[in-house]
Amino acid sequence: MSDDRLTSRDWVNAGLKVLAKTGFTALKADTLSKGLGASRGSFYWHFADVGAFHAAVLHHWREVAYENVIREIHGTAEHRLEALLDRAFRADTRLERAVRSWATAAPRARAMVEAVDARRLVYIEKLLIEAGVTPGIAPTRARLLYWAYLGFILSAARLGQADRRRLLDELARAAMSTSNHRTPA
Amino acid sequence: MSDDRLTSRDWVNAGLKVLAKTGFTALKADTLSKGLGASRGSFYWHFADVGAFHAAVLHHWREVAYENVIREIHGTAEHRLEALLDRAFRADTRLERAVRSWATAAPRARAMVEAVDARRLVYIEKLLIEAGVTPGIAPTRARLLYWAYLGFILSAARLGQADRRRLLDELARAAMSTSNHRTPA
DNA sequence: CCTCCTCCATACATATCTGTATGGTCATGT
DNA sequence: ACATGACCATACAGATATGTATGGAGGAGG
Repeated sequence: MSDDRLTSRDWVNAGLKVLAKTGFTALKADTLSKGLGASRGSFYWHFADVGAFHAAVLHHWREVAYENVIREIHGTAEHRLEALLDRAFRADTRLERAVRSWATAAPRARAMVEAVDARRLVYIEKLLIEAGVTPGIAPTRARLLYWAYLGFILSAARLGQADRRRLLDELARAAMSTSNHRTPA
Repeated sequence: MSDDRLTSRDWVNAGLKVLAKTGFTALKADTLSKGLGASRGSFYWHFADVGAFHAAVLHHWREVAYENVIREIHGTAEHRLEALLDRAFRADTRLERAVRSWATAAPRARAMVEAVDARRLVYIEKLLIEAGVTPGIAPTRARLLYWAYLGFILSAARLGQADRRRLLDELARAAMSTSNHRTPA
């Protein structure tokens, strides 16, 4: 079989894999070619230059990143929030971390990250409101929840089952609590 | 005056500046030399190789990063916590973001970041306990607080004064609240 | 069969970065 | 005065990356 032909999709997939494993500095035509057992001639046939390739990788990431933490969840709003947290704080964090690392240096990557962040924030905010959080405070809570998620992503914490439970319970409580002030012991 | 001589400290300082502005990919002997108006001969006199230079930059970062969010704060524990938040969420985030971006790709940088994180977490945890948080729950709260800080760093949010107030109030409440369960409207 | 079009390998020119080698400058101690 | 050592520029060799040019393999259609 002549399965040695590559599609541009193959290159993008390989790019995402390398991105998650080694970071954006490895997204080079030279390196990727060797990794795929092909030559740079193939790369430059599918993409005008490395910039175009980077754009394709980021574009594909944007398409999948949103539903990686969102995806369709059913049930009551409160249950959906818990399911959202449960999934978001268990997913593989390497690709997210790599893209965000990339975003600190490359404007193109930063734009994609910001687009994904905006979409996710809107969804979380909606979910919070449906779960009974006062609309006035929902944006703040959503942002805090999302910050916690980003911190989790960034610190690459390998949580034990018990730690994870405690964290998520605390997070859910903080997100859903009605306004009560601090009461020191 | 013959102020055209450079110390290794000068190189490290320039490295930190470039790191914050352009990211770790710009930490090269070649680039830095041009930036300093010197030649690579000077660089290679002060450092054995770029690896040694990177280690020096990270070392210096570790020395200053801790107290960038901690530093000596006085007053009641509760007031110190608020002051901590106030400072941490106002500081310039570029260097922190750049180092953490670096850490996703370079083991040396990751080690430094983890060392700084550990020290900060211990401090936050201690502060929470002194402020009346149950010792059993303090590690979880500290981690959540720190995650939120990392999320803030990462998202490079430019907050308005009002937004910032709301966020910090919510954060402080979440960190200090006694255990009360979610009460939907 | 022959031709076109797709996909790819190879070779070349160019750029950037690294590390070393070698020599030059300049202050300082004696 | 001069010798030493700290500090730096320049030149070289090598590695690695980019992008282009050119030609070859191989299937689809007339």
